[in-house]
Amino acid sequence: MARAGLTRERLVRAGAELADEVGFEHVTVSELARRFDVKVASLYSHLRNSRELKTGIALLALEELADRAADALAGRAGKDALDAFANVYRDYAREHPGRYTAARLRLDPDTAAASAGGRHAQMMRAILRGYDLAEPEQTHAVRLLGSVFHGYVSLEAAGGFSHSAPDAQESWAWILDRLDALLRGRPAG
Amino acid sequence: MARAGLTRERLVRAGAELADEVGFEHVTVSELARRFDVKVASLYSHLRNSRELKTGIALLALEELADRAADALAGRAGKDALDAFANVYRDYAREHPGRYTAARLRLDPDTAAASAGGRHAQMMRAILRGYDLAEPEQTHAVRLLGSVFHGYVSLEAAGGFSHSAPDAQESWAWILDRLDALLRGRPAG
DNA sequence: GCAACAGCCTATAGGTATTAGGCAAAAGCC
DNA sequence: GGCTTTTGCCTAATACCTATAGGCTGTTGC
Repeated sequence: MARAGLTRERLVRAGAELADEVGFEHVTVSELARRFDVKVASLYSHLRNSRELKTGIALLALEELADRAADALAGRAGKDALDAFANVYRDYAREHPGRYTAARLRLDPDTAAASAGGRHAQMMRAILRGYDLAEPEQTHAVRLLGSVFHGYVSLEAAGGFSHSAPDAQESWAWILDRLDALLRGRPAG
Repeated sequence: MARAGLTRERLVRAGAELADEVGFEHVTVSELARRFDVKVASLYSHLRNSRELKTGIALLALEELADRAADALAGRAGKDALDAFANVYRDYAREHPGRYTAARLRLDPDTAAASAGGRHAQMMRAILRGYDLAEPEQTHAVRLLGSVFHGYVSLEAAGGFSHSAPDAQESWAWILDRLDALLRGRPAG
């Protein structure tokens, strides 16, 4: 019998694709086995359990998101950096809805500490260097940005802004302008 | 054999409690049957399927949330109204995490139209009457508020702000102050 | 060429969702 | 109060899904 060449790596990657296709909540070890044309039990040599698969997808998503963000941030500052970073989140969520959902999975503390989550926070703080905010304001601002980005993206994904004018893109631009003004401590144009 | 007195109403209500105890994603028809000391099949006379149970919990949560918000808003305006409304969301999510998650369930268009979702939007617009914003700014602002509230509450629920200073309450107050300033088009104090 | 290992398999057990069909309690009718 | 109808819960069965144990066989290393 030919071997399928399973790997934890390949399984997680395929799981991420599956998540984008059918939604993270419908990712299942059984479906994954089907895609590799292999019996379910075979996956358990590479994965402790289904939770590990989900965690793997979450970590992959966090990593990809951080990589994209780092890329987008290079050479930018101020409003430019804010826009670029925000768009990375929104675009990623739209291209990879399953992965994005996975990235919000609650990880246990150790796993979270070893994840790319820290890089995300660091990048937010880097953006805020363009606006002079001392502590504790800086932390408040990090939380505000995180809330707005995540909130907007997830409401948009849930279809909250479709079928109503003005379109989501316009509101997004308006929000980023106001956020920039807010952080600079000045009224918006 | 004594009858258990099952009702769609009672099942949904018990489902909501179950959600708060074990998390919305772990709400299951089987567990519900166990709680009523009844066989699983018995629930299917009252519920079309498990999706209907989840939808029911979502609608209940939206209703409760809207009721609380309406109550909190009565007799308030401006920043006062903004704070009251925001705190209703945050407090509800902390008291009833399962129900809150349920409220974010993606509903089909007809169900959504018949839900309390519309009241939520109406109340947001009522708050914004205290800040003079014409369309399309008003809609942008509704979306911003929705994003911030939902984003903050869900990041907080995911444990994103615990174990780090300053505490979540402080950031929340800061964010509401800035949001108020943003909507008034003035820099914050 | 052979021993050891690794990778996939069969078998099995238990959990969840859902449907079909049965029996008995409750409610309505005379 | 008995009789019929309805309704509520049950048993039985199917179909997935997760997970574990133990077996067979390519593959690798000596």
